[in-house]
This record gives sequence, structure tokens and C-alpha cells, in this order.
Amino acid sequence: MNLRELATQLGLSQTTVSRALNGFPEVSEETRLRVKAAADLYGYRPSAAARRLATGQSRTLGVVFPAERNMLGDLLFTEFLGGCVEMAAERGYDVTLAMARGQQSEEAVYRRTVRNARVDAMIISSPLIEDARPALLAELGMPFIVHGRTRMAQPYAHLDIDNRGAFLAATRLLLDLGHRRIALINGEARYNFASDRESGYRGAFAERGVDLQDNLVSGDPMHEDSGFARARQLLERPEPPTAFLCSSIGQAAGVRRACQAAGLAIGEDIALIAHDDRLHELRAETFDPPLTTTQSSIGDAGRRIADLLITKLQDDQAALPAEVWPVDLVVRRSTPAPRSGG
Amino acid sequence: MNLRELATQLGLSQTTVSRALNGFPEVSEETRLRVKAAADLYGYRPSAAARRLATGQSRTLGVVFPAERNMLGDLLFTEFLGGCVEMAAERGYDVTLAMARGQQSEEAVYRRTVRNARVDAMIISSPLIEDARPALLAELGMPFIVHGRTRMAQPYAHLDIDNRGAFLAATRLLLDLGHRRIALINGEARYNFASDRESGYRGAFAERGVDLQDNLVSGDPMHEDSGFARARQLLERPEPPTAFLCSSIGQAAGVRRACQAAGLAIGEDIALIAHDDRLHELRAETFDPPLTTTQSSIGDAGRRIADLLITKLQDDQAALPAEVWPVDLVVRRSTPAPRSGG
DNA sequence: GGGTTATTCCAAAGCGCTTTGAATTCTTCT
DNA sequence: AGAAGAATTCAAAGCGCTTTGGAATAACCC
Repeated sequence: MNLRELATQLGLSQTTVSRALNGFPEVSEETRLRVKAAADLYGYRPSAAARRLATGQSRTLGVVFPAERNMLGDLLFTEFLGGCVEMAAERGYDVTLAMARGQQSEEAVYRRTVRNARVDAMIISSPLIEDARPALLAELGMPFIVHGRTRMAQPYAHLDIDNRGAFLAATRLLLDLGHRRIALINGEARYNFASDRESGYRGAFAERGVDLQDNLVSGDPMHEDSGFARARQLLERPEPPTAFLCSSIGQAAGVRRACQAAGLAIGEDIALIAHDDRLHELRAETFDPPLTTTQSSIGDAGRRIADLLITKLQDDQAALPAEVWPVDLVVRRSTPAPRSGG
Repeated sequence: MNLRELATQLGLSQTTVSRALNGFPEVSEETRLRVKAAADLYGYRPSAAARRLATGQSRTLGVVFPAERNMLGDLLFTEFLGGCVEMAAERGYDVTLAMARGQQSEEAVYRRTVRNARVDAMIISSPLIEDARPALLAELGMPFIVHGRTRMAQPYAHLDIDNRGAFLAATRLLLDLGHRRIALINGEARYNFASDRESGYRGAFAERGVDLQDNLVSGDPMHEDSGFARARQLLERPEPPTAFLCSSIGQAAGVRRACQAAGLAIGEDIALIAHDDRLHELRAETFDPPLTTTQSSIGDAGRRIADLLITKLQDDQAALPAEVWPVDLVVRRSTPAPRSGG
């Protein structure tokens, strides 16, 4: 059943039926109801292909697999992607994926995706501090939104969380509890989120007038393993840290393992705060001990980012979306004051 | 630059140009070259939307997020999906994702996807022993392929690995080394792969005429945590297992932790074999100790499954693809003979 | 009633490709 | 040379929708 048949059945023109179905104002409420009823009755489904051709829009968003594949990274990506897909579906959009293959550069993947022109807009995830992708897409005329922020001259659409504020608050808390040697187990330094978090961390020290010791900051892929390795190294020092601040719960688990190995208990001998992206199976609440966190759902971010992007696509006049979400600091049981003399 | 313009430039008809570009035999080699050169020169890119409308095919494959979300499951899915996307791109296809949202049943997601008709075929992942999805898609007339197998009356397209054979071989190895109390830490029982693996495990016992003790088989979501919990429980028995067989390296890590806690060393006191899906950051080679595994790349499976599906889509006459890959048993250092008296 | 403005609907022209059925040209054979 | 057959090429008809510009009808005012 296509539009023409439906129109014939109704004794109306295709124009009117199309407009009735798509909510244009030029059609009377009475006919609209009649048309909708008939569409339901006959199970009419507009052809996506025909609509695409006629409108020139694909109602499809593009996402590229992050270049850097690693365990926690993949989990974060999956969760984010799930959010995008969910919201996109709700608004009648599809999400298609692209991926660098073999030796192909990431830039080539973006160029190819744009050239194939099967998407209306793209979502850029995991931006670096210096990231070529937004400028590339802008140059190619492909609408996009960034999950996170990056160094860029022109304004650009983005949704980020307040990484700096989050780690500022977390570090403040630790400092105010009396901790002085606070290690930052961060994500890789080239990512913008990691840079922002470090900035928050340093900001709190400056604010409180506390001198920051050297070598307490590290940045690695966010695994259990790397958390473990860094923490073990730090705990071997003559003056080990009394508190750890991690960029992920995965790293926090590694820190916990290192503490156990050193005979130290999180929540008693050592304070630990981690950022919590609200992944399904990496829960701060059921961590042992329950973890003080800065928390923000990356799935919600995915949903919202698809929402913003689609809204902008549908109303070109709308302002460039730019949101930075505040991040909650949730205090649980992993953040004691330092042992006396800490 | 569209087809008509290009045809005009060349002084040819659209028909000829279209056929030249799409490799039809009715066009002379000379014109074909001339057309291709001109297409390159003007940077002609056929409109996907127009082609879709004309052919009725979307050149898009659909994948649905697995209903059950969990860490390792997500990693496996991501890796598999990446393979699909890579091969699909190579063959000019897109991959779009769908997802159950809120209370919506999985069946509803499949129905919606089919109804929207924006994909030519679907890929079903993580099939259960009794899985309604293949029959549903068959009934709805949507082509599909299953990654794995399931109980189903009609023949259906699928690609699976020989889970039974893999665990048969692994269990044989352990039995032949002299192990008798071999615990199987499996995936959830409702999944077909888990059932096949258990069947292989039991088959080896039967084959060797060894009686299988009770309560040595368990099936859970495949985490480090669940591996740990099961292994700890088993090791507390008066007669603990001397060997463990795990469905994932994640679970194997949990088993290792439980052994450590019990003062036992994998590769010395305890034998351990796991299935290795060749995930990026969960490597059997660098496990401590290097792990004996049954291995098969789930990324390769993704690539192959997209390849098979697209081939079938493009040649309806082709036989229904059905492949079962043999699985290598790779012996490393985690599989000693039992301690005397084991 | 005549003119003006809203309201409601329509015919037809695309969107850019594929594909059918026919026409044209080139070979080859007698 | 003429006819049959193969090799090329073409014109035109869709695919199913959106959208422009206009026509028809209804509603309103003086």
C-alpha cells in the first residue's frame, strides 16, 4: 500500500494525504483524522527510500568506532552508542556505524562516510585535545556534534560533562579531609576529558594553597591493569599517597588490588574516589567498599546528544547546541580522613 | 554531478552510463573505460537514496543490541559488530543498529525494524537454545543469518564455531593428563553455545569412560566476578577440582583470583583452560600464566557473517549459507597434570 | 451582492537512479 | 551486396514520496 493507492482509496490527492500524515497545517482536522484512520486500517507505511530521495535527507546519523580500541573504552562506547540508538529510534532516525579498517587512517574513514553521503550528520566521540575531526567535518560541510570538547577556533555543537568541576570538587573533598598526597590515576593525556580532569585536580590544590608534589599524576588507558600497576608503584614510595583519584571504576578496582597487596584497606587506610560513568556492570554502589564517585551517565549523554543533533537537523535556525552537564559528587564509604600523620 | 549530467557530458544515455558503471556486459569495454574516467574526473557519486528507491534495496544490514547487557557480553558484541561493519563497508553496505528501549519486548524491536523496512537483512546474535527470533523473521519475510545456532525446524542461514568439538577436545586433554575432577564454568545455560560446550564436556567423559561427579557444572554471565565466586565455592569442598574449564578468559581471571586466595597456583597446582574469543585486551598469551585455550576470533566471525549474508542477498539462488568453524586447541602453560593423588 | 481573506485541496514537477523493450550500429555469412 | 545475427546504445517508464504554485471553496466584511 503506497501513498497513491491510499489517496485513491480516500478520494483525495497524494498531496493532501501526505500533508495530513506529516502534520502540515493546511489540512483540516477532520480530513487529517480520516486519513490517519485509513492509513492505520490499510497498514500504510511510507517508504523510507522514497522519502529520502524526495527530501534529500537520510534520517540517519553516523558514528565511527573510536580509533583506540580497549576494554573499558569499548564498554563506554557501547553504552554511549546504545543511548544514541535509543533516542534516534524514538525520533525516527537510524544510526549507522563506520570503522577504520586495516591501515586506513581515521580521517579517510570520515572522508569516505561523508562522500557516501548516506548520513545527515555525524557524532564524534572521544575527542582529543587537538582533534582534526571537527574541523574536517566542518570543511566537508557535514553537520556534527562532539561528545566532549576539543580545542577549536569556531564554535561547534557539543555535549560534555563538567570534568574539571567534577575533579575540582573531588579533590577539594580529599584536601578538606586532610589528605595531602593525592594521586591522580587519569585517562590518557591526549584526551580532552583527561586534561580537564587534571585541570580540576590542580585547581583544587591551588585554591586551597596546598603544594602539589611531583609524580602523583599519571594517564593511561583506563583498565584494571593500569590502575593496579600505577598504584603499586606509588605505594612502594617512602611516602605513599593517602588518597587516589581515578578516572574510571576499572582503574579503581586496580588500585584496590594494589592496596590489598600492600595490606591497606580502601575506606580505612586509603581514600579512593573514581569517576563513575554508570555502566551496567561496574557499579560504585556495590564496589567493596561502596565508592565515593563523581557520577554522570554516559548512556544519558548518548540519548541527549542524538536528541540535540536531530533537533538541530530539523531546525537549521536553531542555535548551535552546546551543553555542559554538572557532575554530582556522591560520597560513599571509600573516603576516610587520612590516618593521623598521613 | 548526477547521472544525467554525466551522461550529457559524455554524449551517452543514462542507461549506458549506468550499465558501464555497474559492470553490465552489454556495454563495450571501450565505453566503460571512457565512462569510468569521466566519473572519476567529475567526482560522480551515485545517490544512495535514488538507487534504493529504484532497486528497492537499502544496502543496509540490521543488528539488534543483545537483550542481555553485561560487561563481557558487551565486549564480545562490540568485537563482533566491528567485524560486521568492516566487511559490510568493504562490500558497500551499511550497518544500522536497533535497540530495545524501556519495557519494549525484544520481539517488538524486531517487528519494528522489519516494518520500517530500512534494512535488507538482519543479523541475529547470541541465540538461545529456544530462540523465537529466527522463526519470527522467517515469518515476516526478512532475510537473516544467525551467529550461532538454535533449535529450529527449517534450515536457516548461520555461522557458528564448533563449541562442542572445542570443549570435547579441551576436556579430553584434561582427562588424558589424569584430571578427574574438572569443573566447567560455563556461560548461561539458556544460550545455545553454552549448551554445546557442556555437551562437549560431557561427551569427553563418556568417551573416556570416566564418571562425572555432580555439581561440577555451573553457568552464569561471563564475568570475572562470577568466575571467582564459583571457583571459591568449589575450592572449599573437601575434594576440590584439580582443573577448571571456562567459557571466557574473564571467568578464567576470576578462577585465578580464587586460586590465589586459596594458595594455589594455576599451571602448577591447578589446570585451567578457557575459551578465547580473541578480544583485544583479554589475551591468553599474556595471561599469568599463559593460558591453554580453545580459540576462535569473534571479530573474524563478524566479518564472515556479513560476507555470507551479503553474498546471499546478491544471489538469491545461492545455497543457504551454513558454516561451522573448527576451533583450535592451543596448549600453553596453564595445564599441568594433577598433583599426584589428584 | 461584490470584494477580500482564509481555508482546504489538487495537479504536476521533480528527486536520481534502474530497467524494459526497442532501435541502432557493427559483423559475419552466403 | 543483402540479410541475419550479435553487439551496443537509447528513450522512456517507473520507484514512492515531497513540494510548488495555483485553484476551488468557504467565511467574512461592508
